[in-house]
Amino acid sequence: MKVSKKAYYGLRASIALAQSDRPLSIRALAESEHLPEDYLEKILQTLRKAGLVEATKGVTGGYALARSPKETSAWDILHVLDGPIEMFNPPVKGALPCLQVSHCQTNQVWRTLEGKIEETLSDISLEHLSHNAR
Amino acid sequence: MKVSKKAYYGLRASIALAQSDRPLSIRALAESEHLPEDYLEKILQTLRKAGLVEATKGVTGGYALARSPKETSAWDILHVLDGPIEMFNPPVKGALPCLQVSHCQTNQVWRTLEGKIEETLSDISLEHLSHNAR
DNA sequence: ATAATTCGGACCAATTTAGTCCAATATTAG
DNA sequence: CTAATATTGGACTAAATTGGTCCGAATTAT
Repeated sequence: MKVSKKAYYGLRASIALAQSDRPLSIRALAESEHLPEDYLEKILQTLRKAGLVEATKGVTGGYALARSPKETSAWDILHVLDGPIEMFNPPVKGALPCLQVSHCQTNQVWRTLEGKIEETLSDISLEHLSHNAR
Repeated sequence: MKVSKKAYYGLRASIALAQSDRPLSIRALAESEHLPEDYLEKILQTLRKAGLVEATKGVTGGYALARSPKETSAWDILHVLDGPIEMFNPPVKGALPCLQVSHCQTNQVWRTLEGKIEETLSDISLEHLSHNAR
């Protein structure tokens, strides 16, 4: 039960983006946040593919949030980078392979847990996080 | 953001223990739950060192819950096996090494998150989980 | 005694995470 | 047009964690 560095870096970068009105290049982000540049690159690409940030190429290019900071939550970021909690979620939803009784019981725990996590993190917007930072 | 198999196995074993009034041997547990025996052994030892289960050696020995199922929660088990969420928790509590602003902001997120997780899982007792199983 | 059990530690394999590197492509400033 | 600055995409490697095994020693009921 642990948050990866990827998610940690990604959230920090997102907070930085939320505080800027212009696109920021990977280099600029990596420098100001002291994050490994090449790795951050991969992270931002993941966020872009998920539609959370937008990239523009070229000399004045860089990354910017796709939606406003108010409309982007910590959950959006973390869930894309760290994925959901999935122990043995069946490939096809609906058909739970419930051979062991205790297995099903734990499934119930994971579902409850993930629901709460989503609820909690969805309530934390990037706007909130970047305001508090000032 | 993910629950390990260790925690998954440990929780299942704990549910099984909650349903038994006699100590269960590792072998018996592993068989009934279809879990890898040698690995389960390590898990139960961890739980024992944390004071959650008690072991008795010898031919009629085995493991039993240290407290009643009602007084043992999913949080107790999972938190011991999967540890807390610690990104960059300072070795010495209280003195947060807050060089980067966004770093501190994320710390706030982790704390909030872990608080909610603890709250949620503490509410789920082994008794609850083993009753539903019937 | 002996069979069944936990204990403790060393060890290994597999997976995941973290991180690097580079050639290709796009864009803009000058 | 050209040079500089960006992202894109993919292959690759290194480090860490997780998952799992093995075994000899200690303990205890029969």
